[in-house]
Amino acid sequence: MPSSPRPSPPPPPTSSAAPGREALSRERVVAAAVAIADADGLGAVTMRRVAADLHCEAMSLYHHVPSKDALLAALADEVLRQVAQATAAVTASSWDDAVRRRCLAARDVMLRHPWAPGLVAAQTTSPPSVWPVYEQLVGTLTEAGFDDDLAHRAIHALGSMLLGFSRELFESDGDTLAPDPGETAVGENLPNLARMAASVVHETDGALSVCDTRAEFEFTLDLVLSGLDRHRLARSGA
Amino acid sequence: MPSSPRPSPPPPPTSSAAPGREALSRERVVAAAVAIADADGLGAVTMRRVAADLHCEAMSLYHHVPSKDALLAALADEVLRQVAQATAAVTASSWDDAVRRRCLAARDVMLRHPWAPGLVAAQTTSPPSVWPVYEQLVGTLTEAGFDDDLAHRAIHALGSMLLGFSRELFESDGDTLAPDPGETAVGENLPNLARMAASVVHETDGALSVCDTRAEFEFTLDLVLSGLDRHRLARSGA
DNA sequence: ACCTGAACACCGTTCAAGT
DNA sequence: ACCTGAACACCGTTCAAGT
Repeated sequence: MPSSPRPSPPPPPTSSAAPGREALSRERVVAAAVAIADADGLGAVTMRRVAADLHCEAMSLYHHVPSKDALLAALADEVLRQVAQATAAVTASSWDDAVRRRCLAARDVMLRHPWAPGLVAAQTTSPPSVWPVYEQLVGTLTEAGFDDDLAHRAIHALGSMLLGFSRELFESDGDTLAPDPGETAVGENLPNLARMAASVVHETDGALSVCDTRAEFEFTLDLVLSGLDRHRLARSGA
Repeated sequence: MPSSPRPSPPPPPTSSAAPGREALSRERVVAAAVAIADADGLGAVTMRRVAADLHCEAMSLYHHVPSKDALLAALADEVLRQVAQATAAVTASSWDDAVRRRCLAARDVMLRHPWAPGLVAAQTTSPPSVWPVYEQLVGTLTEAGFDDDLAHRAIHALGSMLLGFSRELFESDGDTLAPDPGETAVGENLPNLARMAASVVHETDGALSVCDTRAEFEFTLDLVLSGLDRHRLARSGA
């Protein structure tokens, strides 16, 4: 075996030449970028700055991340992973209490990363960590008696409450709510989401196409408006 | 007295030396930037690119816009001006129909400028063009019998539906819904908003501070959840 | 006053070269 | 294989100089 300056039999984390520096990895790069964004804002996340914080050169990062856009996408995914973890831990006796606590838990995560909602909204393709969040939500709604169509509308209506952005409400092209089937065995890992997506796609009664964002927008809008009207009536009656 | 917006007697647009080129102005700079963003995305909006489209040099822009950030803020304000114009034209017989049509009109504007919701959300200070939109909304709600507190909650709940973003829902520090009093004679131009802001600020029954974003978030959330529950019951009953 | 050329201090990224 | 120095093509912005 080649003579190494650190032939330590139980090599801790690094087997590289440099003794002081820990080996670079995608996780360390992402973690450093998150720390920078938290401390100095998303604008401070620069390839050169991330590299400096990791005590390496900017070009070294390209061995673990294909581009800066990919790094930003990884940041968005990392935050959604935290959201998924926070919401997965929530338990409640009723479906609405469960959803309510999960939205508040997601909000807590976003408040710790104020740059996250904007970054998540800017992603052109859905970060994979969002699917478990939706899967759990659809599962809860289905158990509570929601049919697939109503669960689908609920996901759209609750999207901005869960993720802090409402991008999908303002999109014109649909198919937002369907995870890539080839990605990771959707049918196995995301059974509720897969069933709902298939059910909604086959819906052709005219009210809903694949993802009619105009219809989803109006549904959420009517939810809010009718709720406000009930508050108005309750107050004027008292 | 109606002071005409164009008191200029005859001189066409340009009195400068260059004959072919029209004189630069803040309006032309902003318009060029909007056109670039519409055509090639917000990332294409570059001082050098805007200047090239106006057939001048990048540094000339700084005579009409103090910085690129200021230019982007002007872009956000321009889109909200279009929203204000679109919503101001809406008439309806009931308050909820009026609000509903205004939200849809705002959405139409945003769909024509897909970069706008994100840019508006990124603004750290509220673009002034948003105040007329809120003023009209509060006026409509007040006429319909909303008290100031409920109108205030309604504005928060409808914010993302009107503007395509939900930034305020995820903010931790309040006072979002109070226009700068010194800016433009709030009491005169924004009477409903001024009254509501004053009323809500004085509220101290514990339920609401100046702008308790956590409380606003929960209010909107409960609006959506209870609305979904009514849909669930209606469908299971049928 | 309004506009401009050159220059400065940054970016993301490529590439050939190191180990 | 992983890392790096130098270099390229861009940024936003300053400044002294033009008209």
